[in-house]
Amino acid sequence: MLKVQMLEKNFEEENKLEPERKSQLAKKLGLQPRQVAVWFQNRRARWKTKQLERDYDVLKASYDLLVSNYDSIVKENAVLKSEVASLTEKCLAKELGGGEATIPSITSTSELLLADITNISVPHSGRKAEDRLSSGSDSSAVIDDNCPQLIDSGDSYFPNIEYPQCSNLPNGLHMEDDDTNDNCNYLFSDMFAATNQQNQEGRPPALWAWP
DNA sequence: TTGTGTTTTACGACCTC
DNA sequence: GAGGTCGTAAAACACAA
Repeated sequence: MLKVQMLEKNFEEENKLEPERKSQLAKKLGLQPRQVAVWFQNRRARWKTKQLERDYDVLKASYDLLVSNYDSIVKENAVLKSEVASLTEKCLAKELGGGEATIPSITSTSELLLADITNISVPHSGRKAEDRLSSGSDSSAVIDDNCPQLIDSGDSYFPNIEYPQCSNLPNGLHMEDDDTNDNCNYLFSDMFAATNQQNQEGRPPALWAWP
């Protein structure tokens, strides 16, 4: 077994070097203890660099996913807002014309929001639309009995429900918790722990230059 | 062959326990 | 003071032109 391979094997077992192990290893390989120590120092530095690269990749993937989800939500929001405006306009027109306000058939994209307006249950959700619109008792949505309209109080249109688009984050990565602390480690520690388990990197040196 | 980029070894400065 | 990290120099190596 080459000296480098022996060192790599020792490094995998324990990346820190106690004095006794350093002496034993140096004797075994015919090297100066100082050389063994330096090799471990440099090997730790290389490992750290690789680890930073892996961490960066994980974070970038997570970021890209979030950006993608955000864009989808923005687009959907625009569609829903235009539908609300259109329906409101129709309601007002009918009311002014003396007709009875009726709600058109539910479309897939507007299903949630329309359900909020008409206060009916959405079959697939099993939850009342009103419940989904607001997380608390003080709903920002004001329902008019005669002609339902969603009054924008300044809060988001999005009710307090789970968004599937946002649920496929990397393992261990989750949205902001109630018990948030200021240390970002809580957010990344699990994710990094996962990547730490696959850290056998780097090619072996082409040549052992020591005497 | 040569220029260039990458990797490895080694060291000094500084930090932590 | 021992042993750690960090930054860097120098040598070795890989590879395209």
